[in-house]
Amino acid sequence: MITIRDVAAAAGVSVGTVSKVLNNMYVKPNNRKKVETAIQDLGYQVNTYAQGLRAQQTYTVAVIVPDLVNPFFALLVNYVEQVLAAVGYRLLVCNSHCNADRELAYINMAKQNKVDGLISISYSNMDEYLEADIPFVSIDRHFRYPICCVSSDNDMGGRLAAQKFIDTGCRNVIYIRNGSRLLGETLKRGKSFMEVCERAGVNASGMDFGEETTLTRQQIRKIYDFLEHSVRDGRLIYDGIFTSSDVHAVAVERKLRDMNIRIPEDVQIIGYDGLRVLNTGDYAVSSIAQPVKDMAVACVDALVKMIEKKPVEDGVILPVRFVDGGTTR
Amino acid sequence: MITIRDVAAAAGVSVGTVSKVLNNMYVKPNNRKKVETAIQDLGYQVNTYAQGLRAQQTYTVAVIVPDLVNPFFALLVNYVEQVLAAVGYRLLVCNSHCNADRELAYINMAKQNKVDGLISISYSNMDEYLEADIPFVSIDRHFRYPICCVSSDNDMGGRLAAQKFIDTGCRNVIYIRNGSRLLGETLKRGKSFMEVCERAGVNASGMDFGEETTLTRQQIRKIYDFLEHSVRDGRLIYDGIFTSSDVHAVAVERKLRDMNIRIPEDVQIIGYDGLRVLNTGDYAVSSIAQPVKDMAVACVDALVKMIEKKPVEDGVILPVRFVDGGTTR
DNA sequence: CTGAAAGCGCTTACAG
DNA sequence: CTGAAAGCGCTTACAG
Repeated sequence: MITIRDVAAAAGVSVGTVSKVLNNMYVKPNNRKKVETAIQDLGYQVNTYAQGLRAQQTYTVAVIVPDLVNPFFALLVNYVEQVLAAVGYRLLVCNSHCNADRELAYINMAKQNKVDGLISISYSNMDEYLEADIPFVSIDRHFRYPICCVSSDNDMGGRLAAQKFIDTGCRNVIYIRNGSRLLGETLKRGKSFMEVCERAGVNASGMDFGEETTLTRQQIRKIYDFLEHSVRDGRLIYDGIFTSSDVHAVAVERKLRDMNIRIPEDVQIIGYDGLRVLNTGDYAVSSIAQPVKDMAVACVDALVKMIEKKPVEDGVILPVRFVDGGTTR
Repeated sequence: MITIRDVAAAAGVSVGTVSKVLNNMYVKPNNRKKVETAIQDLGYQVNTYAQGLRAQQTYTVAVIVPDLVNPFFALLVNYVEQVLAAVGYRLLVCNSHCNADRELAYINMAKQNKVDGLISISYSNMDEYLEADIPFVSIDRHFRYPICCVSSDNDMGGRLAAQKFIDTGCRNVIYIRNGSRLLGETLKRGKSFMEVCERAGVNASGMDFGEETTLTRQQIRKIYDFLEHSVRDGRLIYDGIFTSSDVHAVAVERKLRDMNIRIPEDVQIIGYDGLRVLNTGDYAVSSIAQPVKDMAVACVDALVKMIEKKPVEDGVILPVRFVDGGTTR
């Protein structure tokens, strides 16, 4: 491996001078030139970990997501990496599988300066482990500390879904969700949905399938059971189903098709996220599309500011839009 | 930050002794106990980057993929991370966007011991930058150096697709692909497909939509155009379409539906990858399913062996299977 | 403007 | 068995 010492020797200057060239500090033009050629000739590149050990900075950021199986998380990580790379940071990915220990391990890495900051979609209770001074951006969730929280406009999302059902004449709708109740922001999806429906005289109920965050096979089975038991006189009692994610919506759609219920004629479905089939095809279902790229930009933007000790607003809410995926009229 | 020095002071021993406890070397039981309590009390954790600087190892591995938008890559990274975490490695994700410079940056990181090894799905010509001694596992691609290459059984995949078309009475089939021709392994998909078809007396042709690796909007348009021009007397001239990925197959399916061609009655479609809608629903199309989790395990297994200077076989080929996604009879 | 030296948090021969 | 010291590749006061 070629070190700064090799470059210094080749250029006939001290390591300090090489370091100054590396860090764009003033060096006599003549020396700078010699150093630059030496760097070229030797193919030298700084060891950023040694740099980090010294500067207590690693130019590495970690993103904590439950997994990359859910395309929403995969897309988010995709864009986060893209934006981070553009500003010179690397990305460590931690799939927490909603395991608090794994999340803690990364928080500890941050405390020890092994990563400069964290972006997290977390569902576990880690309030007490966070410290006010570690750069941390949360998605969809608020913490005790005034930590920057980036989210889509969940309130607006709920309203848009409600309005769609109202406009198309639904009379009895339901909101289906599951997942942690810790995520302050996402709870607004259902809340505003119900409020708007009720205000318009549409009967709206909610169904919570528990705290588990990923939609396991068992969870899906519960939803199936629920749908099977929601039939009266051969018809589904609901004519509009809004779900907390597209994955839920796809499961609902599949079950209803199996039950020979026509979509969108008999019942309409709206998911949340705005995912496309294989991320390139049509929208999987009608949905509230989150601006995932803008969310990634907002996260990175806030995090880098925090790393650089600049002031950061403590909440960013980005607009959503309704997208037609064929499961609405 | 709590360092090894703090622990040593608290335990009343030298830093060397603490280090030995950390590395499971022999320490007098009494001292070991004191160190362990000090570690507990202070909440100390080693700084792995300092460790790495010293040991020239970082316990960090990088995976280079074009992006995480294609669910196949996202799933692969998902499992790679999972398996790596289980053996104590972190994962740096590099979305190359098929940009050779980005790939090189990570190869250089490996050369400088900033990552211990690389797993790569690469489409650029980086043979010359690789060195025989950096731990490197390639997916679907062979290099000049005898680098470990993990792939699904592309040959078998092509045969399975061909056989399905043969068994269901197809008379005129086509293989549609695009992407780099550098990827030795994936070319076998089309090759064995054509061979098996021809041997069975089924007319088989191939259509290559160029070197670009991601299926851009323009690429999709070209495929659309091609399909539009493949109609004679109101019917598609092909009755079986095999594509190099599921993303291609989904595009083909959408276009054909728009053209009012019945699938699978008039034409059958088989993709490659075996992806499900939102990774949880039904198979997006009939397909040749890659054992993505096993591939991740094989990659990590080989890479860790290389890092530990153990011998590694230079090729791993994992079996595929046909999955029915409704686009075949 | 530049060089010599200290130190970031570790590990590992080397004494003792 | 353990401690003191050197050194991994850098940066940054501090002299000069």
